[in-house]
Amino acid sequence: MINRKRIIRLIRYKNVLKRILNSGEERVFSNILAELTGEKSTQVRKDFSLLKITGNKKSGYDINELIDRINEILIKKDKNSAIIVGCGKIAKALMDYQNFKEENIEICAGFDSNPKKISPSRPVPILPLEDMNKYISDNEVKVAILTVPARFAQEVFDQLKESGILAVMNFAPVTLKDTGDVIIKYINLDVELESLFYFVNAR
Amino acid sequence: MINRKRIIRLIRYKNVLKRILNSGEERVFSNILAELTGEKSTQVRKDFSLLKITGNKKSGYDINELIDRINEILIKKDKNSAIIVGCGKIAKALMDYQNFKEENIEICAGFDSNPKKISPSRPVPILPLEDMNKYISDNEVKVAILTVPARFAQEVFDQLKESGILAVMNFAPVTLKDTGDVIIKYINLDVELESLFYFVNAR
DNA sequence: TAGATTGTTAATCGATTAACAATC
DNA sequence: TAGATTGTTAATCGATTAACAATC
Repeated sequence: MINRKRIIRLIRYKNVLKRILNSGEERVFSNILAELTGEKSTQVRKDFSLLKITGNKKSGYDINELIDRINEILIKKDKNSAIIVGCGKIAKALMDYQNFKEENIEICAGFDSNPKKISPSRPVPILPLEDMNKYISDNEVKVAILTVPARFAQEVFDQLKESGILAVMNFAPVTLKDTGDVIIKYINLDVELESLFYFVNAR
Repeated sequence: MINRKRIIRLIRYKNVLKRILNSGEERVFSNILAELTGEKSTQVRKDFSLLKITGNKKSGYDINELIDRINEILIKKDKNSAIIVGCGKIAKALMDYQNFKEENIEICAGFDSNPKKISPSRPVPILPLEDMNKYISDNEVKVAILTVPARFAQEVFDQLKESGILAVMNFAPVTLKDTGDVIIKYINLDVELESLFYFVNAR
């Protein structure tokens, strides 16, 4: 199991490599890739070294080989489906987010407790919260995005866990108590933005 | 200048402390605060120690004092205004995001190059991209959120920098070239989500 | 006092980076 | 060959955590 930071870098390498490939290049040097991803070239080579990806001392690395190898490591399935719980504005923005498609990631359904928001005929259907548990087990969904109000987050999280969800991207501004081993990624845009103001004011 | 990770922790302490305060408590022990923020109690005490916040060996820390001291460090101004460039769905979701208000953060305007999206009468006005530079200098805005398509990101970033922006939260999936010292926080939800699928599949 | 908690030093841990030999 | 780049080891750096004395 590769650690989080390295996985994030690998995904970014891959995204940049695809772009370079589209521009017609077939090979790339570690220092170029480093520059385009904001890393040091030694970091790039170290990462590749650990993945048993080898380059050529004259012409650098083969881009297609890199992409294939990274995808191999990422163990991408044909379809990577996530559900989203709490269908406010952020949720709807994520449902329409185009970048997901490119990586074979799809948000397959949304859930909400408000009857007015239910709308099973949308491209991404929004279903009643009561149907969530059944949907998760029927469709073997493993990843969920949590965009419910803070006060409901823990309760919904517990349900998700109960239903078999293994990883959660949590936008609710609360620390989730997890007695098991669900992978949780916290996204707190307000905290991040507030920190930017600190650095601006502190300079 | 305090480093980023510590600032992020401080902001989270503060948010949790406010919640505890509302529930009627006036003092808190480091281990409680640690639990509620997902940190170790030694981390909490170490952070406080570096900020010259002292507790009481019998009754822990005074919550009001903690909040005041953290706010003092964060150098919060009365109004912390950010603009947002590229008014797609994510931008609109952020414009309505309630959590910002609580921290005296406001998104004061949006900008877009598409004439159809212009709408100066909204609660958060959406203005033409041409007016951005003038707006930034007139209102002394220092922070911007970048939600334009990837191919426009560098160009818009350069303009923002030119106009006096000092910190950028970038949602566009590209590494920005910055010859100066603008603070950049990258938010890449697709990368984060993709990494979750890795960990789920790799277990 | 006994027990619990703070405050701080020292140890640990892990990740990044520098240095450099190998080699194309 | 000379120059450039890879691949890897060793050094550095910084942050977290363990340990523990002080003390309420």
